Amino acid sequence: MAIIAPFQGTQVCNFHSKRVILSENLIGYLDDQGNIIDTQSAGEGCSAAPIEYDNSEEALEIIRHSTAHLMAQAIKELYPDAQFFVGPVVDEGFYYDFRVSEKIGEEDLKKIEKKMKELIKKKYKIEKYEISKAEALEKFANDDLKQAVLKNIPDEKVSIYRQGDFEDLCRGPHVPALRFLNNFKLTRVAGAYLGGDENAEMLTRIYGVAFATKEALKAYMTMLEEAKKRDHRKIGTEMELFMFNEESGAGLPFWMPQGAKLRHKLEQILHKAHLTRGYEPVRGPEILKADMWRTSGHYACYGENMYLTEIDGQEYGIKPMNCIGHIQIFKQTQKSYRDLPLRYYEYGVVHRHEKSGVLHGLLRVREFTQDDAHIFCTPEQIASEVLDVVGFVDAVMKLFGFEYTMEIATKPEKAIGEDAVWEMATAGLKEALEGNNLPYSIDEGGGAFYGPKIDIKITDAIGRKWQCGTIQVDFNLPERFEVEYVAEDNSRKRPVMIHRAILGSFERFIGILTEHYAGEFPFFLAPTQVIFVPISDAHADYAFALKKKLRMEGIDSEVYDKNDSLNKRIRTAEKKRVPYVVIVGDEEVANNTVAIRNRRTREQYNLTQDEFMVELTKQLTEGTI
RNA sequence: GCCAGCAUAGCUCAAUCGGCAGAGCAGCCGCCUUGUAAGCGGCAGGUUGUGGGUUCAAGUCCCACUGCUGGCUCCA
Repeated sequence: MAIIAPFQGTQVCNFHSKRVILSENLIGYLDDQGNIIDTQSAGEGCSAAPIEYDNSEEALEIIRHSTAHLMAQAIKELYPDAQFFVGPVVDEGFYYDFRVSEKIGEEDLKKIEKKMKELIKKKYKIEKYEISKAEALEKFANDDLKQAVLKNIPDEKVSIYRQGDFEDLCRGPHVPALRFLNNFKLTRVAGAYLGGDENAEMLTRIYGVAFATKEALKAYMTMLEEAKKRDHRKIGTEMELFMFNEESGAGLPFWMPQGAKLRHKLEQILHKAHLTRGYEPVRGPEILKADMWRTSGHYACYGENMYLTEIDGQEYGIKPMNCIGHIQIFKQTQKSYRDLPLRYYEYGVVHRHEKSGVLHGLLRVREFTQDDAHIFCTPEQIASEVLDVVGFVDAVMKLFGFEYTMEIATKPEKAIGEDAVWEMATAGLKEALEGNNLPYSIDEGGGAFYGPKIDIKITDAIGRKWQCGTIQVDFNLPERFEVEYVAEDNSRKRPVMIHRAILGSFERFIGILTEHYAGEFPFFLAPTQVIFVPISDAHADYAFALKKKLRMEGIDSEVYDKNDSLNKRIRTAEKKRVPYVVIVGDEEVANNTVAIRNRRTREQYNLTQDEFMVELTKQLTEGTI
């Protein structure tokens, strides 16, 4: 997308002299602070850089905001009792929250779109006027939603935008007239709590997208369709990776043989990587006495998400996190400063009672396995340990070619621990990211009450961001469980705990991996890595011998010797998203070779068995970090 | 949990106004013995998510539950 060139002093005159010429496509200005000023607010002789009608970020922001208003106007005409709350611009589009007595479903969106198009034909200008806040409170006296909006506005003056007989309290910016709104689509209807408060009333929200050109809108819709094709739920069913079962319960995934093979390979890669980095494997029980969860604070803070049960009259809780187990193991034997940092890791199965409405394929489930580790260290060791973890994260993300973002969440208002330790920990997190030349953003006050953290977020096929890895510094649990080590001066000291996960969970990560690769996993991950197609029954033995040979190297293969035509079996093999399809017939059997088919080019080449094995084992080692 | 929808064979979908549940793919059996993306023939597959109700008659209408989808809230 074109970004408007930064404002240059010498261009002022040019802009001014061209303004009449530009005005056909002029929809606003960008000042040198990066603020967008619409034409209604700019007045005569505006010296800021003009924003023309196109697909630039700034232009789209104006267009989308106005499209939201146009939608509101259409809704108001179709549902006269509708009352409007807020209608902001979001990624790719906009939404508007409103209250209406009638039920609005997906099929009503077309009707609203049609009304929007009718309104455009009326060629309304969008006009702005200002009134005092007191006047606004008076004007919207009968509209409690507008009263709620006004309550959040600190300014003494508020602006109203009007198009035809529709007007709305709004800060802008808006396009000068409805004629600029042509390429939009209403995408979905949803419910949204007033002000995001779960206890508040639920309003109706309609989402839409808007662009400056027909092509951009079409490209976006095509992108959505493509993303749908690689939805991990669809591919997971097609490839028989995983399943859910209504009778067994929501959010409880089953791993079918193909999925279990894939997952096992991922586990093995990570297992080796942990050992290389000096982690020790441990394993805690799945269920612990509720008193443990009271001590940890989970019972009080996280209790409603926990599954609790009773055994012989005692209350137990199924673990939602693995920390407690690791702490018990640490405490089992006396530790010296020489033992630190001590890194325990576990593929920990956890259960969390997620609300039914949030479950989403493998990306949000009620039982999942974390690649969890807890590093016990001194406060001085935080920086170097975090540096190491961040390097680990980066290696994993690079292996799969993931784009990811990191966010440091700092001390919240309600927090425990001394400021000096918080500062040291937060500085440690920042140093680690800067030391790895990794960009990050700061979530001020977003840390846990027990320490600051770094969250790692990956983007899925349709641009949704999912938190995967997390690195959390914790001063709280060591205190609560009285964890100690013997220091150099023979005194007892309290270690710091770093909680960290890199994938986050195998479930979520595999879900995202599936969409990322559209099911075409790299060789070292693919559940079936090679499919052999013997030309006739006579060549099946040769194929099975090869399969056995690959098995010895830890490579999964299948032989397609079904009672089908050769072409059919090749077609079936090609559709399996397998890295190698290998055909064997008289020629290959006679020469001890294989005929490899390149799936994309449909070209083929021959290798000797030895060359083939070298090629495959080489590709296996690419999955090393 | 809340708002709006959806649920027919393993998968993708059809069934007019409430009037005999159907197709393709996958599966199984047989013929064919194949040189690079669907050879031919046959068989089987269903209490239409579950439970109730209205009706002479329900896949279709109504209610509840379960599960799923898109959001809200939350989160690995």
